[in-house]
Amino acid sequence: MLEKNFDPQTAEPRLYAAWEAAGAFAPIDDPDAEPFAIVIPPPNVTGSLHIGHALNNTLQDVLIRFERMRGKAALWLPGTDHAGIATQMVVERQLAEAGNQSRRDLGREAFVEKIWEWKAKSGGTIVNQLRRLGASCDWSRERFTLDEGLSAAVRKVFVTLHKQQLIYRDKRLVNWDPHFQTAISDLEVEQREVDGNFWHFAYPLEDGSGEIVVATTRPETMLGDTAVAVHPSDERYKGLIGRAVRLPIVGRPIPIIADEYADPEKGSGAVKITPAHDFNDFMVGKRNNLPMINILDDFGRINDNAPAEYRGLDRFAARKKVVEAFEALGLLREVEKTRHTVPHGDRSGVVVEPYLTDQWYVNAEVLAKPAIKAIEDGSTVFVPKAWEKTYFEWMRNIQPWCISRQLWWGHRIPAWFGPDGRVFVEETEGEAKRQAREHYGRDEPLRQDEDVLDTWFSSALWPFSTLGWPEKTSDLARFYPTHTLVTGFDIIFFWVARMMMQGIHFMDGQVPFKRIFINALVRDAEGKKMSKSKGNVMDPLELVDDYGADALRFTLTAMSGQARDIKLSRQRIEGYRNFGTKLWNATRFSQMNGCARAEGFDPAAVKVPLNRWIVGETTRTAQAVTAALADCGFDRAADELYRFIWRQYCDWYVELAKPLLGKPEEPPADAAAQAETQATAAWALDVILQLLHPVMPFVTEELWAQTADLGAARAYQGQLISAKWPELPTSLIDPAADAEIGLIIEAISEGRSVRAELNVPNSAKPALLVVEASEAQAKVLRDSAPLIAQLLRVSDVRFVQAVPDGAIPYVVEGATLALPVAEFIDLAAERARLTKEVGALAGDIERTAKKLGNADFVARAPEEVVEENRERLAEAEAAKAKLEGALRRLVTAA
RNA sequence: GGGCGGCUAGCUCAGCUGGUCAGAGCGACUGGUUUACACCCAGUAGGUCGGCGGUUCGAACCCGUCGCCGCCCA
Repeated sequence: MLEKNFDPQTAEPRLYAAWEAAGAFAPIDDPDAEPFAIVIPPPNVTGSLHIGHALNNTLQDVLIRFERMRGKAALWLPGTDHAGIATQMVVERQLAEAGNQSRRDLGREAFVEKIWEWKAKSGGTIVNQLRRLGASCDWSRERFTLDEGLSAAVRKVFVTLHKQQLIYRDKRLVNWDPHFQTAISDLEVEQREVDGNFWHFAYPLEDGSGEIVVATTRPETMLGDTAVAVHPSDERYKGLIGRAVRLPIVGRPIPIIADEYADPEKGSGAVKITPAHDFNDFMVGKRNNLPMINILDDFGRINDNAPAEYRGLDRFAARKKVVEAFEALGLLREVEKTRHTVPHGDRSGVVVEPYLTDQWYVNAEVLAKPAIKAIEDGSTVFVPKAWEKTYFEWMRNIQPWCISRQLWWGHRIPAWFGPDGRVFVEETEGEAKRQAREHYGRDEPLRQDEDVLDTWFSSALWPFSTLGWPEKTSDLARFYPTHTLVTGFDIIFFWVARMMMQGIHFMDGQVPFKRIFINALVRDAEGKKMSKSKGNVMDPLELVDDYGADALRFTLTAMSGQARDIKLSRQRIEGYRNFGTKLWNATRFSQMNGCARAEGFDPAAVKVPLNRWIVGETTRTAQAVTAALADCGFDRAADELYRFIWRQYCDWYVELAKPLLGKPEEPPADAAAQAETQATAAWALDVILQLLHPVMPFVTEELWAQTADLGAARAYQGQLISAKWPELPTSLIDPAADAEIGLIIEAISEGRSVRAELNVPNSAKPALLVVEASEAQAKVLRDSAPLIAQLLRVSDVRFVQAVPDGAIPYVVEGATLALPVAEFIDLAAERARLTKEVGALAGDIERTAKKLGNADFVARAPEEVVEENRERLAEAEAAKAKLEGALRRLVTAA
């Protein structure tokens, strides 16, 4: 006998270990099996599982378990990402907390060594948390973006793209993060709106004949100004073009140039130009051959290109000092309050500076073209489709991708410089040396580029590098292209787009995945983004502790349909925990009632209408769940399962089956019906366990095991995780049985409603009177009398000619039934009930009659719609007439 | 400034290609020792489907427009 409740705390680890021990997570060997692969979005190796991971990985697990049961060679390939900045940051912070040393004190080699130590110590955290969730990843294939194989893939890709001139080195402005002292890509820059000032500065003309006013939000940049620009057609400045101003503080003469970038409408119409510290000014500088004077160092301090008293000052201190100087010089014309957007580093949170450096770039424009086409022609599809717009928008306006980072943690760039600055890009140092020897005619000392690659550079290769590329492995041949990618919309640009580009480029035009499912973002119950600083973070592990992994999984699955946000509340999770318990108890009930699999049971051969009905409903559900999961309709699948298992199987099937099952200690009224019901219940339960398994793997696996010995052996005797997915033919659905059980359910429901509304005591057991019914209905009601008696709490079912005085009539599917409960009821309550019913019917009749009275409707609407309305009208009118009769009698009686 | 998404019962949300589409869960309220389950059972609650126009025989669902809310990109 089953315990009273399922205990996730003890059962889940045990069940997970059993799956692993059985090797259930590896794809089956069968060479004929259709491959179905998912690569995990690799979480940061130093991270821990947050609720977004829980959602994302639950959906992946649902999919992989579903496809595995459908007989595919299902591979869910797990792994982690070295996450350059994030990880380096964590370890640096640790060092600082532990004592004293900065990474620079420690030196590159020792620092990287420390990170590896940290990874060894805590890198397994998130992976173990995925296990707690029930993730059925093939851990034997686990990868890490910095492991040997993936590093080889990274080098090969870099070298190949370089030889194809799709990777190049360039000196241009980058987004510089002074906190981490590294370049970052456009995507890693966050635009934040902040309060600031527009400082209006007067620059005196060199010849002392006047001044020109420019405005800036970053005064310190004036130290690097190399021109003032005005619009060529701006009449005010026509005469000044070609002349010069003397840059205050610095004393350098700079030209007044004409450039269309200057907007006559804005401010004075003149703008200061700092080509080395502003993206727009950089363009102006290029166009006009202006000198580019860099005034900052890597830390964002003023460098030696500025006057002595500014050197070494932080940029913000310098800003203040510059403004003070202008004021002192009498050249500060105005200070205007303003709100403007300022770029910040997404990791550091500090203001990012445009900074002139040498960096490596990927020519993304070229790689993007086929990646755009792959979505256009449907080689890869987005689900939901709307996301392709976001993808196109970005891809069609893609900019060069800056891939070098001045960090130590990551893939070191395979480029070596000779003494004259010539670069040799090769996969190994040896090869670079050979190339150098050939070039120089002798051995020259080479110096490897200090920089590492953007983390996303290696993540972009994930779908093929994890399968063994550049080796020609059997996994690569079998599982590439992968089938579905499940990820969040926040990394469509960072990751999805780049995988598309690299996958297609390096895998002979083959897309990395056929389908991209974009999951929602999880928020707290108020709809706020969860963050540590807000204190509204829900820890998935804590939720697993409190409710079990199944409950959390079901909740996330059921809520996954939301367009963009999931507002998660504990209440919801609790509800689905209860759902698991409900299933547990339904199984317990069948155990108590001898429900066991029958040898050679054939659902098509079942005779009792109730059993035929549940076979049909089970079939419908199986089909609906299959269709939903095949289509990434996770929420629909969950809703379908919930409704069927609780609302149909438990509420109706089990209840209606009770009379057929009889009491365990008594001999059955109908032994054949009892046996059939026991067998059918067991069959349906087995199907339920299979259908629910992808979403709630633990409780279903446990029940599967606990019911393994009940009755005949299953065709498949292994674990549920490896069992076959139910495929039930539509022929199992019997409309006649549906109609019969439908009538019984309605008769009981409506009858209950009457009793409740009239406050008929529970203990009262009147007869149920059938006043008027078709022959078929009468037969059903007669045959099901014991069922109805039990569930409606009536003494029996009797057939009469008319509604007796004091009996309460109600209409179900055209049949008139009545409950003789005169002695219990309150006449006023009954009048109210009947009046309400009649009113509702009258409203329906009015609407329908109006529609049918519309000649255009009758003429233009499809025949079946018109017919449907006619029937509805007739039914409603008949029902109304019956109830009105009852109401009249009631009035006269009173 | 450009783009996207949302606005449906107190709350969280379903409602695909216009014709029982006005729904579910939770909450609230009422009543329950019914062959498993109180993590349960039965029942009740009436929201002009954000506003205004339009298309249509017919619109929550299509079009236009306005209003909030959120996100992405400049």
